[in-house]
Amino acid sequence: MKAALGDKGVTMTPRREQLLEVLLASDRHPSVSEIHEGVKRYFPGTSLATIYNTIELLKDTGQVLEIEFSGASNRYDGRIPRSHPHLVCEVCEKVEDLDIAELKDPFEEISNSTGYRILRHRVDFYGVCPDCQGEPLTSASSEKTSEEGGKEVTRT
Amino acid sequence: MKAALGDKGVTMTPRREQLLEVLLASDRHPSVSEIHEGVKRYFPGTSLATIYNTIELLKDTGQVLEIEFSGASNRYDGRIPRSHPHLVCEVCEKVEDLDIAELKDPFEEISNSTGYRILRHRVDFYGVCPDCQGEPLTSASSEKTSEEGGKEVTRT
DNA sequence: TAGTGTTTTAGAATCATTCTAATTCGTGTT
DNA sequence: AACACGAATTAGAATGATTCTAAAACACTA
Repeated sequence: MKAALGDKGVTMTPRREQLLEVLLASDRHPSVSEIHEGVKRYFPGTSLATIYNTIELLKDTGQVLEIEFSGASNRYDGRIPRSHPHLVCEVCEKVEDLDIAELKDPFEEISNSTGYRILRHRVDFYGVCPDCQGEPLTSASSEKTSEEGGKEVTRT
Repeated sequence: MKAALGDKGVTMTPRREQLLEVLLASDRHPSVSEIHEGVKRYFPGTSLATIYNTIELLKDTGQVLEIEFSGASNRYDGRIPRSHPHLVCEVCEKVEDLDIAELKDPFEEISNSTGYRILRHRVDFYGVCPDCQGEPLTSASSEKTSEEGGKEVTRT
């Protein structure tokens, strides 16, 4: 994984290493501030901005999956960084991975197999519509996309 | 639809009526500010807070689906207010409904049938985990769930 | 017309995230 | 060891969507 970063020309620093540690050590899909706490245990002065910056890097290199929430903090999955289903508890805000096999016959039996009381689900596909296939990704969208091999997605 | 609101004891006012109008007239999955613009054409003094308040009401009565985006405005679907898949263009930010039938064999052929270049998708289930089934929904979550206190919840 | 809700409003408050500009760090070079 | 330069990091300000608050406007009934 560090190697993967090296390949992309991202230098590994102690803070970044610790961040990866925290990210991979947890199956809780931590938020930025949880990650921040984890890193601060070893590097007390670490700023939030560093966490955001590094997460951004990891997104750009496809090594973390961002799970977005509009009213709350986003959550991050470093273990399975590709799109996949999750179960989100609306009470304790736990985020769990859901084995994709269970998706076979849609949505009904999930509550049986997981014990969750399913309230709602979200199935969305993100891409580029036929009208826009010439256009570059917007900065707003590229933040979320972590796509684009060689393109300049960053900086001002 | 107005009737549905009446049933729930929600009084219909001219602004609210206009908001419904705007919401149902568009297949664009408008954002709050787009709705605001639409309502202001007829009621120029209308405040943003009114839009948010009314949307909240509609969510609570299950008459609008909130499509959440963490970095941008949420979008709203008043035509199909139950959870269903969408296609989101990362360039122009268009949000389209996706016929659920197309989901049959997962995710691959969607790009063929729609012409989208699919970059990522999101499939998430929200509910109450086994550990939390005694607990009431948190305010944070009930915002998103259209639920009051601890009462019954529609099942999908 | 007075009384009692609700609805609406403007503006402030909140909170996650992004930006900015300055400082520090890491590493290779003399 | 001192130097230099690009990258990493920092604190704090800025942004933007959303929520909150307290007051004013309104609708309806008695």
